[in-house]
Order: sequence, then C-alpha cells, then structure tokens
Amino acid sequence: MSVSVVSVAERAGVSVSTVSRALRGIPGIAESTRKRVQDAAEELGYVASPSASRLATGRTRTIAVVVPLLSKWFFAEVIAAAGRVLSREGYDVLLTELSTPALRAEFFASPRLHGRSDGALVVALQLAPEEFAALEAQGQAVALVGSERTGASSVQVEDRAGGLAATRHLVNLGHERIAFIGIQELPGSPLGGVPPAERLLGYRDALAGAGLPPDPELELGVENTVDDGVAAMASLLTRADPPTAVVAASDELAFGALSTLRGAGLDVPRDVSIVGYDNHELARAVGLTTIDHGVADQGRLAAEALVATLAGQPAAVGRLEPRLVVRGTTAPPRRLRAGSS
Amino acid sequence: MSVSVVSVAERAGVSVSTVSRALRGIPGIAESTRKRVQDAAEELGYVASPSASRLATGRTRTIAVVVPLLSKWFFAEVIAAAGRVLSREGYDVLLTELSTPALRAEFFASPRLHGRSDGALVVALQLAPEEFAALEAQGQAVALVGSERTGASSVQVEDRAGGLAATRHLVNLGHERIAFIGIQELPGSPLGGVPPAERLLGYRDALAGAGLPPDPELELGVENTVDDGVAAMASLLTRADPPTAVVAASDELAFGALSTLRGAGLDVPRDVSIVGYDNHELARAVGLTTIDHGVADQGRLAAEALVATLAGQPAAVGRLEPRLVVRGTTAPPRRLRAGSS
DNA sequence: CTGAAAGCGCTTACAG
DNA sequence: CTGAAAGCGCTTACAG
Repeated sequence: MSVSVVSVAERAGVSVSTVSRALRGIPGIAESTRKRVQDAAEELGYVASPSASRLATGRTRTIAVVVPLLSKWFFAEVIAAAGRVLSREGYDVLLTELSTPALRAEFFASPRLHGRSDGALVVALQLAPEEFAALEAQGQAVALVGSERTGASSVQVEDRAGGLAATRHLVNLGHERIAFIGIQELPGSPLGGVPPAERLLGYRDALAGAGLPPDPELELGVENTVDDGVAAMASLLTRADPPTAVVAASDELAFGALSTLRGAGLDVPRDVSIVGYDNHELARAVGLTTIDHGVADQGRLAAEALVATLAGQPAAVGRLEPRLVVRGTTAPPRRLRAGSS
Repeated sequence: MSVSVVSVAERAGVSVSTVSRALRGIPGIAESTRKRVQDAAEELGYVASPSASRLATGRTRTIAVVVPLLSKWFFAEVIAAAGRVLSREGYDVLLTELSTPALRAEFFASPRLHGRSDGALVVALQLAPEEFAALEAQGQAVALVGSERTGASSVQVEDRAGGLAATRHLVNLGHERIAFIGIQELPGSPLGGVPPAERLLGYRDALAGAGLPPDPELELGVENTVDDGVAAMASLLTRADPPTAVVAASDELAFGALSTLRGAGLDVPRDVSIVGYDNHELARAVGLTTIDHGVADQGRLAAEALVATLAGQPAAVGRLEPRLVVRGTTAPPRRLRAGSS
C-alpha cells in the first residue's frame, strides 16, 4: 500500500512516467535510466498495483475459466492445462463454476465478467446464442472447449471418429451385439455439456460399416456418473439377449459398468468387453480400454487460442483426433473362443 | 466502458456520490432517491468497474485459492466447495496451482498476490515460515486446509483417529497381519501436502491397542498415485508372509492396490482386505471400504473462516472427525472362515 | 529520451 | 439527506 510509483520515482530521481515505462520494458528509455529505476523498485519492494493499471489501461490481464462443474476429472484436467498456459502468459485465472441452472442463469443475466476479465474460456457448456452474446457484450474474447461458434476460438474433438474407433475395435474382435451407454443431459444437470450425439453417431457408423443391424434396445442414454453406469449395465444384463460388448461414452460410465459386471460375477473381458471414453486418470490402473481425446490438450489449445486472440490474432479453430488405447477390458467374444479357455 | 457513475448520476439527477452510496445500499439515503438511482442504473445497464472500486477502497473482494495440483479429486473437491461459499459471499476466486517446486518458489518469492486478493486459502501445502510470512507481507488473510499455524484460520482432520479407525476395523475382523501403504512426499512432488505421519500413527495405535507387534516390513511409504499403489501392493505380495489386510493412506493408493490384487488373481475381500482413505468419488462404485474425512466440508469451512476473518472476526480453527465407511473390500481373514466358503 | 498533466472510474471524509 | 472535491495508483498522449 505504501510503495507506489511516486516513491520509486523519487528514489530513482526520475518522473513517474519514466518509472512506468522503465518497469514495463517499453522501448525508448535509456538503459542506464531503466537500470536505475529497476534498482530503486527492487530496493523498495515495489510492485505495481493491479487495480490501478487495470483502471488505467482498461485491460485486466485476467481470464475467466467457466466450467459446469469442478470436481470432475475432465474439467479439473482442462482447467489445470489451461491455467498453466495462462499463468505462464501472465494472466490471472478467475474461476467460475456454474453447477446449477440457477447459477448459470444468474451468471449470464448479469454482467458478472464486466471489467473483471478480458476473456472467457468456456468449457463444455453449450452456450445459447443469448449466453454467447452476453459474454461479448461484456467485452470478453471467447474460447470454447467442446463446442463451436463463428467468431470464437474453439477446440473440439472428432467425437464421431472416436465413437467409430471404439466400436470398430469391438467389431474387429468379432463382437456382434454391442451396446452403447451414452450421455443424456438431464434438464438442469451440470454434469455434461459433452455433445453426446457425436459419439453415438460414430457407434452407429461402425455397426453400419460392419453390416450389423442397429438395435435401439442397445442404445442407452443416462447421466454421466459412475452410478448411472452401474445402473445402465445392470439394465443391459436383464435383456433376453444381452450384449457381449459395451461402448461407454465416458470412462466414468465404464467404471460403473465394470463394477456391475464384477458384482454379477462376470469376467471382463472374458464374458463382456468394455471400451470407455476419456482416458481418465484411473483408466490405466483399472486396465480400461478407452479413447484418449487429449483432455489436457483441449485446455492448453483453447488457452493458447484465447491468449493469441487477445494479442490481436484471429480466432482459431482446433480439432483433435481421438485415439484408441487398448488395454485389458476388451477381447473376442466367448463364441469365438469356444474350448480355448 | 461507456456507462460510468457519471452517466447514472446525470440520468438520476443526483451527484456521483449519491449514486455510489445508493447503489451500494449504504444507509442515509432517501428511499425515493435510491429508487431513482437504481432505476437509472438499470436502464443504462450500469455496473460498477471493479478495478475502480478496488483502487478506491483498497479491497479486492477476491480470494486466492492456492493448491499444489488441480487435477486430483481431493483438490478439485475442496476448491469446488470453497468456491461456492466464496462466490455466494460475493468474492471472486483467483486460482493458483503450484505444481512444481519452481512454480512454488517463484510464487512465494515475488508478491504475486499483492493487490490481487484480500486473502489466500491454502490447501494441503505445508507452508514454511517464510512462505507464510510472505503471504502476510502481501496483506493476505490466510486460511489453511490440512495444516495449522497460530494467527491463521485452519481446518484439519483428526487423521490419527482416522488411521486408527481404519486399522481397528481390520483388527476387529480378526486380521493380525495388516500392512500400511503410506504417503511419502518425494522431494519436489506436488502431489501431497497431506501430513502422512498422522495416519500412520493411528495405524500403529490400533496395532498396539490390539497387542499386535509392529512390523516395519509392513509399513510402506510411496507417492500418492494409483501407480504407486499398484507397485506397493505388488511388493507386499512378494513377502514371505504377506499381509491379510491393508490400510492405504488414500483411496487412490487403494485403487492401485486393488488393481494389483485382481491382476494377481486374488479376491478382495476373501483373500485380502483393503481400507482406503478419502471416500473418493469412485470409492462407492468400486465398493471400497474407506475413511470419509469430509473433503467438501474442509473447503467449505476454510472458506467460511476466511470470509469471517475478512469481516473482522478472529481466526477460527476447525477439526473434523473422520468416519469409517464400510463397504465391500473388507472381511474376516481366510483363517477365520476355514471351511465356510 | 524524459516530464507534466490529464484521465481511468470509483469511494469517502468533509461540509452543509 | 446530498454534493463538491480529493484521492486511490497507475498509463499515455502530448510536448519538448
């Protein structure tokens, strides 16, 4: 509070304008002067007041990171990766969690970011046009993870290709009855935001490509939680003709499904194969075959795009290729291994 | 940018001082005036510039949340709970992740919070005296999760009681060879911060209380990751006289241990029992017996304490009682069930 | 290369 | 109950 530009200026024997310019590395300052100012600042332990420079420049050097939910691995991972980029680039990270419809509505109804951040990094939320407009009206540059909009930077995953790869892997192993546990947004749920349709479409593509008839009975849509994965798998097991393999639209759903299968005394992958989607932190330990969609990359790329935008570059659109990671939860169906075990 | 107090003042036909007071609900303003000002502000879509009021008041109404790592369930959960409180109380959340020793050193060496936040909520980091002093020198009120220090608010868990409860549960089931997979901070690791000693002491207490001799061979210390849990359990299995039960100092270690046991063809809990520590989001699906230490509560209470401190209340120290959650990974040892299965 | 001065948009004693 | 004015601590044309 005590040490301001004025004290530094006095100590260095220059004007405050010179202090300001010297400390920010602005060209057109004699090196000797700059040195003197820097020394004075150091000796006094001076650090510019962020509020004052924000007020003077109109820029906050802050990015708001907006997520539906914090305590999910996917979001935490995206934020962490984005945060590292932002902090390296000298931006503060303002964290905003919109975990209920009420919070979301309130957030977009009032100009909560106005003057607080220069840009918003919106993760997973599928913004309504008014919501997007509200951000722009608050002077925010916008970068999107998991959605797309003209005029904004975005990072998306080729989820249809991911769904295809997951399913094709099972098809190639010889499976013919393959279920899909998809993500269905319940009204008011903060969990998702993932465009579920794409992964499902990829699943259907793979079946069609293999000449396998689609079976609506095998397509489930639930909330993206472990518990719903448990329930979905339980429901599949009650079918007259249960699937021999399952594609889950997230690893958490897959974890739940695995838990149900074990509880039912079934062996994975001998009795049932499972492919997840995420390459969750725990997928390796569980030995889950899954789709890696570069979660950290999504955060990193979006942050980089946003920083570039604020530096005057045009908006950038990135698309990530998902990648199949084969581990231990997939194998040929029993039928093809008769007598072999 | 365009709409400032001045425009509101003009529209309402009052002075800027009156606008400022009316909008902030300060008493001593005629209700009719306040109404007129509020209407004018609303019509103009006015919202006060945070930078300007921060500069004028010297308070930022921002809390810095400082964590070693974001993408771990524990930290994300704590942040989420704290964030909800802070945001409800009108505070912005400035997120800071110190995921490497270099970042940590840099953070505490420069006054990075100065003028950016009114307080710091420090999670899990065991602050050195200079680090704590650095925060105070930057004018930060401090609240600690998982550590303690005179003059600061803090929330801690009775981890010794937790370790005791976990181990006693196994003792009560009849186990006599019980291993402990503890958390050992590697130099430079950002994962921990959890004071590992406490949980270990509780484990020893329980053994002593049951008259079981301590066996250093059964006390392991590893990094708090699933992979290290995998390795630790593997190492235990190679012992000449392997344990019949394991207490893991975190659920992630327990997940790793479970994975090893399954991979080795052993049944849990028939062959080996396991107790974790955290009540991690996935513990329920896995059916893991564990210790619930109110992770969200830790974040919530620390945030409440910090807010109270900033409102002039004295620092508060909270201690949480951990609670055993019995699920499916614990049972009596084989020995006691001879012929029963 | 450097300085004097205005301005960013608030808040808050002080006076009335 | 309300207003005029100073002040918070920077940055940035403008002049020299």
